[in-house]
Amino acid sequence: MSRPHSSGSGRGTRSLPAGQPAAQPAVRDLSEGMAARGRRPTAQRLVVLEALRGAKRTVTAPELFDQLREDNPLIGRATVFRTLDSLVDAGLAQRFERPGHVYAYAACSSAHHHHLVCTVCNTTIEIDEAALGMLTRELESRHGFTVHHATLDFYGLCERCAQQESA
Amino acid sequence: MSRPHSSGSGRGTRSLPAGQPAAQPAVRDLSEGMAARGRRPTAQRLVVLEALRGAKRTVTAPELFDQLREDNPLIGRATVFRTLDSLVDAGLAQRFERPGHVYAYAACSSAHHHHLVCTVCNTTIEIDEAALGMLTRELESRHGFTVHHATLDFYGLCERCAQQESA
DNA sequence: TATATATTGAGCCCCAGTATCAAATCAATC
DNA sequence: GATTGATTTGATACTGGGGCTCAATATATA
Ligand SMILES: [Zn+2]
Ligand SMILES: [Zn+2]
Ligand SMILES: [Zn+2]
Ligand SMILES: [Zn+2]
Repeated sequence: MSRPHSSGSGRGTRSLPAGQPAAQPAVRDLSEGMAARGRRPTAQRLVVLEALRGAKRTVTAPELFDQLREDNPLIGRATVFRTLDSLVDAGLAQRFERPGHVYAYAACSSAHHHHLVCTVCNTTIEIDEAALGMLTRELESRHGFTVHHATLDFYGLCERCAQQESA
Repeated sequence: MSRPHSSGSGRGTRSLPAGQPAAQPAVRDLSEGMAARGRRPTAQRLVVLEALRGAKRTVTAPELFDQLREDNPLIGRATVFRTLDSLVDAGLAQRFERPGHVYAYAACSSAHHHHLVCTVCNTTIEIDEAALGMLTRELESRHGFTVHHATLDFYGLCERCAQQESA
């Protein structure tokens, strides 16, 4: 919530505030995640990742932007939006949908992932979901969570597009 | 694709083009779906549903609007957007996300539904997904589909919010 | 330290999605 | 079939999430 302000100065990327208790290896996770994509672990990206992890809930990009500005007035709007996508891409965060066409992000260690949806022609194939019943019930008792509804969708290539791909 | 234009006239709701081969009981499904929600099965809603079913793939709202205009220049932009949400609400369609923050719809007979996400406080709890491996493999062989990635998220109430709810 | 590459952020723009509200339709009742 | 009240439609205007541009700046590598 209230990290000592670093002596902000100039523009562009600044050195990290330097002095976090390093509760979780966010720095390491970021370095590895970015390296795997040929990206750089910048101070801004770290700030965003830590904010996400601290939130422990889904946060919208605008929400996060406003929150980060408080301690870091220099951070750019575009940077926050771009970073969120980068984190998702690196498997360090995930995107969710809230009712009313609102989208939010949450930190997540491992990527998670109903329908078959072709990413090339967008063809959809409905799938059988019988297998989920048991899983749902177990989750409810294990986490004390009340499941109202869930989404399960598979993304990939339909048979036809897979062939064209290899041609 | 090319249905005979009904003699368009005036504004507002018109009577249906009247003359479809009625391949699938789209009319009936719509009636039932809307009735269950206290809504009316209008001509526009039927056109949208049939277009969705005919597409057999996910379609964005703007895409669908442009497509529908061709045969029905009178249909309103807002109507298409609203109708899509209505169909999802009635369980006759579902919403999907495409890469790049693009959202699309597809007709679907039964609602489908990884993470636990509280719809009140948005708290998230990561869940174990080991059970999905088998399901994924079976789907791939059954449909000739190549799964690249999938999303599975549960929505509902966390323990705390469930208590407050009942208070 | 010098050089190449990647990232940042301020400003501007686009468009998906929504609010508004009068005209039009439907359902129900007389 | 005319009347009336609840819904829906659609033309229009608006909003804001999110992307683009590009000069300034930081990181990586030699
Ligand atoms: Zn559902
Ligand atoms: Zn395909
Ligand atoms: Zn994935
Ligand atoms: Zn909760």
